Amino acid sequence: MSLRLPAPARREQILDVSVQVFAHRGFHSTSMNDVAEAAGVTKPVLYQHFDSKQDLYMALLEEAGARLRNAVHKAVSEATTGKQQTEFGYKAYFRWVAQDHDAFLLLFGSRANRDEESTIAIRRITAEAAHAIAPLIAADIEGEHQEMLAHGLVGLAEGVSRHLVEKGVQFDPEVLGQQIADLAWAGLRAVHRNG
Amino acid sequence: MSLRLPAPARREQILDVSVQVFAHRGFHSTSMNDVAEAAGVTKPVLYQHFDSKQDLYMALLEEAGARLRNAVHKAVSEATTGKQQTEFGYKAYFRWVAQDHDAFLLLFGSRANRDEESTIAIRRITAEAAHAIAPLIAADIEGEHQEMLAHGLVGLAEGVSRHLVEKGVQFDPEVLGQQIADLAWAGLRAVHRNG
DNA sequence: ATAACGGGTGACCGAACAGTAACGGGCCGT
DNA sequence: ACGGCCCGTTACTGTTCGGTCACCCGTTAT
Repeated sequence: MSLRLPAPARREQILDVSVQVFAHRGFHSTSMNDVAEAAGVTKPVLYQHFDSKQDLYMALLEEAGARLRNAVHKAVSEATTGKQQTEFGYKAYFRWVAQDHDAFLLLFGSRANRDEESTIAIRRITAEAAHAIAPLIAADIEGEHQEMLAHGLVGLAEGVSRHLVEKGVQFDPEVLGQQIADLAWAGLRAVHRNG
Repeated sequence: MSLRLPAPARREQILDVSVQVFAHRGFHSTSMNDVAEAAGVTKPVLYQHFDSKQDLYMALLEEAGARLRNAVHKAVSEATTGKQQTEFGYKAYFRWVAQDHDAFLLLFGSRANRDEESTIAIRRITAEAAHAIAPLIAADIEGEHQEMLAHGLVGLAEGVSRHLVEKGVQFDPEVLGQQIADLAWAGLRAVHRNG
């Protein structure tokens, strides 16, 4: 049934549809039949494009993670001072969240169910984000400690975003990014002085 | 087999054991047989104490959430100034994390798999924590905005803790709490001035 | 016309696993 | 000594779901 599509287009469509389904219902609560139905096809079609449920899921995580990474990386690289890097970074992050709701929920939403493999993937994405932030933290704080604070700052953005997205609140990523960047920057300087 | 226990003791033991196994392997990756085996008992015994797997899991979440709530609430109520409340609150939070590793992972770890019901429970716990923090934020910021920043500050603690716990790093909750409280407090004042 | 190809389907398999029914055996009070 | 009580076990059922097999049909090329 349902409109024959050329293979690459079908593959794209499956990715689009399944990111929505997985984001809202979680990995384990979503069966391959659910995905297939949402895509308007039957199960075997999915297996023509992906080796397994896990494989499909990992492809989604990978794509979403890459988009996040690129957005933040590009934004940060356009800044000069540390303070500006913080601003640009957070703004890019919230811009990503705002325009890619489902990807955010998939990676960081409350429903994000995780087995061994996807846990590692998501930890890697978080760790990369933190690692990108770490240099912004005063150099006189030692490495492991820097890394720790960086994870905190990532969690800060995550907490805010999860609240807003799951509550369905609209927001301006520029304004929000500015505020959270201010918070982070001022906060870091305080830790620096006392640490 | 295996040493007959009076019902209440067995119930406690099951709770103790299952919080560990769920925390480390997640909800869906842990079968009731796994839990039973870890408790040195067989499956039907579990069902003498809990109606379902879901029921057992919810009991664990409830207990862990209550301990967290009480710890933070008590600590905050012993403080006088806002700044001190922030300090005491974060210190209590990290103290809880330090001495109740498994409970933290259960609620906030990467492996915390969640279906509809547990998602709601955990959101409620997070929201309560945020709600307790919200009043600390400058009163001239309006309500919804306060709530949002509060969720950010909760995420901050969560991000730091997850990093440390999952990496197996030891930490002093007093020192860490002081630092994160400094960060949060100084950060909030900055948002306040610019907001 | 017809063969070949590629996208799609219906029906099925096997394993994992939540939950249950029926039964066993030590320890108590009498 | 014995009957009931409580904690436990063995063995099973039913279902859900990931994954596959065999087949179908419209389109294009010869």
